[in-house]
Amino acid sequence: MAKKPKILCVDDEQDILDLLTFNLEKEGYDVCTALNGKKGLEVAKRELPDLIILDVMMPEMDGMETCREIREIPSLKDVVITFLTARNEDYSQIAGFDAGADDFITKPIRQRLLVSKIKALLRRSGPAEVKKEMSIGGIEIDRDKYLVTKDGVQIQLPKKEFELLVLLSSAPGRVFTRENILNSIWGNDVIVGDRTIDVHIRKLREKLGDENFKTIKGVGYKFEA
Amino acid sequence: MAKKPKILCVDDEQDILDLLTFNLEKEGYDVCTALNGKKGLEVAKRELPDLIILDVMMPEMDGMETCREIREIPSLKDVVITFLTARNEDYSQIAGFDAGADDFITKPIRQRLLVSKIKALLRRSGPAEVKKEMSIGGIEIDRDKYLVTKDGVQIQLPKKEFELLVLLSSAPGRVFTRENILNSIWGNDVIVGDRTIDVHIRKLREKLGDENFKTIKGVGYKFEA
DNA sequence: AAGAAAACTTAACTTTAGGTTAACCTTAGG
DNA sequence: CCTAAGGTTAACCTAAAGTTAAGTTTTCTT
Repeated sequence: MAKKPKILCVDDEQDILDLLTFNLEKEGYDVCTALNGKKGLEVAKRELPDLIILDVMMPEMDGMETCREIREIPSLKDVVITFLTARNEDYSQIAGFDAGADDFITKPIRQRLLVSKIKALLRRSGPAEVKKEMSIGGIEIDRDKYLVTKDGVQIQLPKKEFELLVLLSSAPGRVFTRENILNSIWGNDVIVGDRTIDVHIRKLREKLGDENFKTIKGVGYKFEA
Repeated sequence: MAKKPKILCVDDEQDILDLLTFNLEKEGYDVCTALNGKKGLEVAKRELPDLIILDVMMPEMDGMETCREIREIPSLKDVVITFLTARNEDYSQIAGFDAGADDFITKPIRQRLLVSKIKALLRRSGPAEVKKEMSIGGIEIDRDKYLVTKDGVQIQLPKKEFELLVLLSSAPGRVFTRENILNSIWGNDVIVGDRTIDVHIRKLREKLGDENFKTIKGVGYKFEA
C-alpha cells in the first residue's frame, strides 16, 4: 500500500480538532494536531505533513501569520495549506491566498465536502510522487511493481528496503535525516532503534552498490548517482 | 522569465468569456476560449493549457462530463481544472470534486478573488520551482540538501562546518563574534576551547577559498563574496 | 493450523569520521 | 619588536555509523 498521506490540523478548539481527526482518520489519513500556530509550526517542521489545515482565527499567532511562516521554511514551501474560516469571508480569503494558502474550508464543516476537497488537493499536490518509475545511475525503480533493476538485472527488494530506496531516490542528492526517514517509513508513533536504519541501508548498499548511498555523519543519508 | 501560463476558459456565454479573458490577460496569462464542452476538449488537446476553467452549466456536454473526458486524456491528466458554478451549490461541488475538479469559482465572479485563486492553483501545479538556495560569490548553499557547491563543484561538508557556513553566510558582511558563533552552533551551555572555531574556519577556507572568510582581529569572523 | 521461510528488529561489538585539544607558529597592531 | 589574538598541525577522543548474528515477527506454504 502507498504511504498514508499525513495531515496536520491546527486549531485552538479541541472540539474542532477532534472532529477533523475523526473524519480524516476514518478516510485513512495519518492525522496530527496542534492547538496553536506556534505549536503547529513546530509539528509541521518535524512531521513534514502533506497537507495542513489552519484555522484563520487563533489567539497569539493566527492562521495567516502561521501560513506565512510555514512558507518560509524550505522543506515546507510546497506543502498544501488549507484555511478554515467562517463562511463567506471573502476579504479573508483574498488576504489568505496572498499569504500562501491553497484553498479554504468553511465552517460549519461538512464532512463529505471536506473529504472531497482534501482528496482533490492531495491528488494535485503530489506530482513528484505520481511518477511511477525512475532511473538514476543504472538503477531503475518501478514503484508499482515493487521492482528494482540494477544494470539490467532485476532485484526483488523487501518492503522496508524498497520504501527506503524510494524515499532516498525521490530527491537524489538531498540528505534525509534519520528523523525524516523514521517519520516517512515507520510513522511518527512507531519507535524503532537507530541501528535498524543502518541495517536497511547496509542491505541496500550490499544489493545496489556502496557508492550510491552516502552517509553524512550526524545528519543522515543521501542517494546519489 | 518563465513562459506565460496558459489558461483555457470554457463557457457557453460569450460575456463571461470576455470577462475572464479581460481579467486574466491583464494579469499576464495566455488565454484561450471555447464556447462549449466539445470544443473545449478539442482546444485543450491542441493547446495543452496549464489550467482550465469550466462552466458547470452548459448545453450538450456539461462541465462535469467535459472534466471527466479531459481526465481521460493522458497529456491532460494532471492539468488543473476549476469549475465555475452558481454560488452555494454544494451538491454540485461534491460531484465536481469526484469528477476530478481541483477547485471552484462561484458566480458572480469577483475579480480579485478569481485572480488570487488562479495564482494559488498555478503556484501549486507548476513544475517544482527551483529550490531556494542562496548563492554568494560562486558558492551555493542548499540547506535542505546539506550541500554546498563551489564553482559548480559539489562539496559535502561535515555538520559543524556546514552549520558554521550557514551561520556566517546568513548575513554576509556581518561580523560574528566568537561568542555569537559559540551560542548559535554549540549552545550557551556547551564549552569548547577557542581554537575549535579556528580549526573549523580553517577547514572552510581550505575547501571554499581563503578570500571569503575574513578575520577581524579581536572581534570575530565574517563571510564575504 | 503447523511449520518453514522471509523479513524485520535488536543487541553487542567494532570501526571510523568528525570534532576537539594541546603545543607550537605566525602576524597584526600598538 | 613585543604581545596577544589568531593560524596550523597532528594526535587524541568520542559519538555516530557499520557489522554481524541472534532473536522476533510476519507471511507464505502445505
